[in-house]
Amino acid sequence: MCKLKPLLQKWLEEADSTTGSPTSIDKIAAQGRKRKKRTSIEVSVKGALEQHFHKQPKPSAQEITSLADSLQLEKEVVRVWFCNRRQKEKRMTPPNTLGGEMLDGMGHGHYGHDVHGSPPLHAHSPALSPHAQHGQHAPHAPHSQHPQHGLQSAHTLAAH
DNA sequence: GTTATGCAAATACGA
DNA sequence: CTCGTATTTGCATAA
Repeated sequence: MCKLKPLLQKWLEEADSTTGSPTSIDKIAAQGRKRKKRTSIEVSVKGALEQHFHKQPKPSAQEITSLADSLQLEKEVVRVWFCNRRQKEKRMTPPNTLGGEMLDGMGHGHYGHDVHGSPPLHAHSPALSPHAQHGQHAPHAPHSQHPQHGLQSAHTLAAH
């Protein structure tokens, strides 16, 4: 409903790449250049970035360059990462009353009786692509987005 | 199999 | 031209 067009856009982007396909796509393809592939940042890198973020939510270009070099990432990527981190915070902090805390009391419960418990145990195999990105070049590692809490696969490229 | 939803990167725009 | 923010876009997962 909102962001749904995984396929529709796909052809638009890659359609003309392979073939001229002059009969269709022209307006959209003409204006927008190809986007970069989504760079997946490794979990460890994210952690490092996070730490720096706490120290300096707004590092200067020099710091970013330094950090980027240390982590072996592109300067742009690091810059963007910080930007997104700030946005995320903004989205979570302001709505104090509505987003942060709405659970308090609630201690009852017990849940069920299940004696075992290992419900949240997913046996995934993130080590490899869950579903190929659509068969085509693999610049980086697409991979698992984030199941919602920890657990992220891991990898990132080491190119360069 | 589809659609819907969320998060996160990349892009576009403005300062 | 660089930097910051807003918006779009991409992909992974849930329903």
